Amino acid sequence: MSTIEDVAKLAGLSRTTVSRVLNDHPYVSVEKKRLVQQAMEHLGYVPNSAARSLRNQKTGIIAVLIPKISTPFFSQLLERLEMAASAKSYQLIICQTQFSKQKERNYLNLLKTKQVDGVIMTSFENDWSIIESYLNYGPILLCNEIVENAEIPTVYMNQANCGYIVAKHLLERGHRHIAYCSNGIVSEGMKAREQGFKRALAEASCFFEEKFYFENVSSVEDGKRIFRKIANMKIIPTAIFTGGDHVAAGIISEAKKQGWSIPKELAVVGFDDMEITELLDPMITTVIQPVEEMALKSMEVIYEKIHKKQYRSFEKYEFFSKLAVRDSTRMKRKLVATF
Amino acid sequence: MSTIEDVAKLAGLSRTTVSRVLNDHPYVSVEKKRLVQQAMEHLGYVPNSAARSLRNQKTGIIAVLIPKISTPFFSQLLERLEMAASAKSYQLIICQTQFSKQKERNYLNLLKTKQVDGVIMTSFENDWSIIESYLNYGPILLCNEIVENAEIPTVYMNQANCGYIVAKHLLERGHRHIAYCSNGIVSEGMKAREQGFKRALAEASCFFEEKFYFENVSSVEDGKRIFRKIANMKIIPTAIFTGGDHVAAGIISEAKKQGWSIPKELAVVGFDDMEITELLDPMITTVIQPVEEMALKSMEVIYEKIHKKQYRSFEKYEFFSKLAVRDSTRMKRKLVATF
DNA sequence: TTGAAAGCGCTAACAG
DNA sequence: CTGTTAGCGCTTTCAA
Repeated sequence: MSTIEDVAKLAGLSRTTVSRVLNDHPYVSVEKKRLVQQAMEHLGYVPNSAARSLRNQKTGIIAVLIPKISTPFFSQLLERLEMAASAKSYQLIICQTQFSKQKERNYLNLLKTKQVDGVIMTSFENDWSIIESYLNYGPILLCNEIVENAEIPTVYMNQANCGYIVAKHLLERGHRHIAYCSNGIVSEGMKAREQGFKRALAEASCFFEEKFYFENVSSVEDGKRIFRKIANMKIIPTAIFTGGDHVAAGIISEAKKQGWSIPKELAVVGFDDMEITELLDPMITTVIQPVEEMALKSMEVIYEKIHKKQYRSFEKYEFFSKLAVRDSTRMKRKLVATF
Repeated sequence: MSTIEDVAKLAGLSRTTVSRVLNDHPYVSVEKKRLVQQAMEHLGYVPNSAARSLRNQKTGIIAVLIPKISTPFFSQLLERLEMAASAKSYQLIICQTQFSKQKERNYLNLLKTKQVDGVIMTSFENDWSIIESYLNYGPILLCNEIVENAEIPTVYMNQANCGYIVAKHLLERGHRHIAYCSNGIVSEGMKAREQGFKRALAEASCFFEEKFYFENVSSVEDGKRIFRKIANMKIIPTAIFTGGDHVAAGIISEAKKQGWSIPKELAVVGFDDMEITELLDPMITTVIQPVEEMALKSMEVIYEKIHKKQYRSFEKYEFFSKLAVRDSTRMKRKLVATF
């Protein structure tokens, strides 16, 4: 393995000059530059990144903390983050917290040991007060969630708007009895989603019925369970916002089994735009998260923070979801709207 | 940011002693050890990893090259690799090749620049001769594929066995007219799969009909297309091995639309055990790949190579798939077997 | 059992 | 425009 010294010797120059060529510094004569480049090529020289990191106090690496990689949403986000990082010549170290406070803290230590220049978190397992203490060692950015008092740049999707447009969509299709599923996670975002949803109803003078509120619903099984509940109600909702494609799939699957017609008898809205939404029959109307935009913005902002060395800030970058309208809310027969 | 020097000063000892404590060396008196530890704690000292890497010529980082992260199989593999790495206190740098030769080479350069101790590849975009040249800089392991003449440790699934058990399963259920889909990828593995499949048929004295061989089939759309083709054949196969859950989903979806009954009129086998297999009706019989085992073995082997500094070898680690038998091949009515 | 000193490979004042 | 020199923070001889 050849070093900068070897190159210098072969080129008959000093290490400094070689370094200057390496870093595209001005003040190197064209002639010496060529000399250096020839020597580098001849030796197959490649700069050692550990030495550079040590000297520059920069690694060119960012850590991404994710609860579980194989979750479709996270794998999409990770994919986009990698692309964004790559475009900026950064490497990504991938850290799976598996929802563990301990693991999250361990990974945040990468900041302390200077193994990474910055950290992108996609959720908080520990309290803000814990996270905060790592801010002394480098920038942290929160992508995909929003935490009230967290004094770090945050990239997130406006959940209130999301709830709002879903409700609006269903209202426009004449639905007045709309059910809502919460996934049991208590977070700013989840609260906002619910509020946005209810606001749309209120604006349409549509009263939200508490009996149509389902809690702790997140899996296919939950969806099936919820459907059975619904099927047994005296007053049955005509539409449901499930908060998750899995739940939607479960509801539809159970509904079909019991001979219901979707969306005629029950319109269903999912969340996440997972693959299954286009595979099931009917295809599921779902919320598309702005994954790519959030990834790009996250990289842009963390990059800036790394270079500005000013890590605390309440800046928020907001993105909006889109609704992919598919068959599960597309009326084949006109619904009798209640005015 | 405090350094080892600061700790030494505060403890009234030398850097050497502090380093010894840090690395659990023998020959440090209990008393000095305590002193050092106190000083470290007091200063919130954490060793700088760039300095360590430079000095030790080891980074504790492994690069994983993957074509596309969000592909369900790869995200699962990545998840397992991360867990295995974490267990060995290694970090993973994630590299998306996006099927590009150029990107693959760029990422392999991480080995040259000593940014990583080793590389795990999950596919080859470049020829072996290219890849080989990077072997001078560190170990490379191939996980998930097998490349004939590649002189590196390889962890893979036995595709021949996979094709064999699928065919066997269908034969046992009385099928004699079985269709086969190739995904268009020309690789050792794909060839082996096909051969294993045909071998099982041959052993059952069942002649494989070339008209039941479909090429370049990999998406949902392909599946739908294939089904339409099948529906128009004079002699119709009673079962099909799709080589992919997407394809299977497409076939089933189109078949149902045309009023066919699955598996009664056509048994379908997928591949990958993706989420959809359990969500569709009927649930899809599919091949489960030994992801976790392959990930663990990969980490174990690359770890060993890193430490043995002997990178070339033809060693192969073989794993076997399992068949998840679900509704799409479960006969409700006995099929008339042709003898 | 401890410490002094050299050096991993690179970059950036500073001086010329 | 170019080179000398002094480290970045750590580990490891070697000597005591």
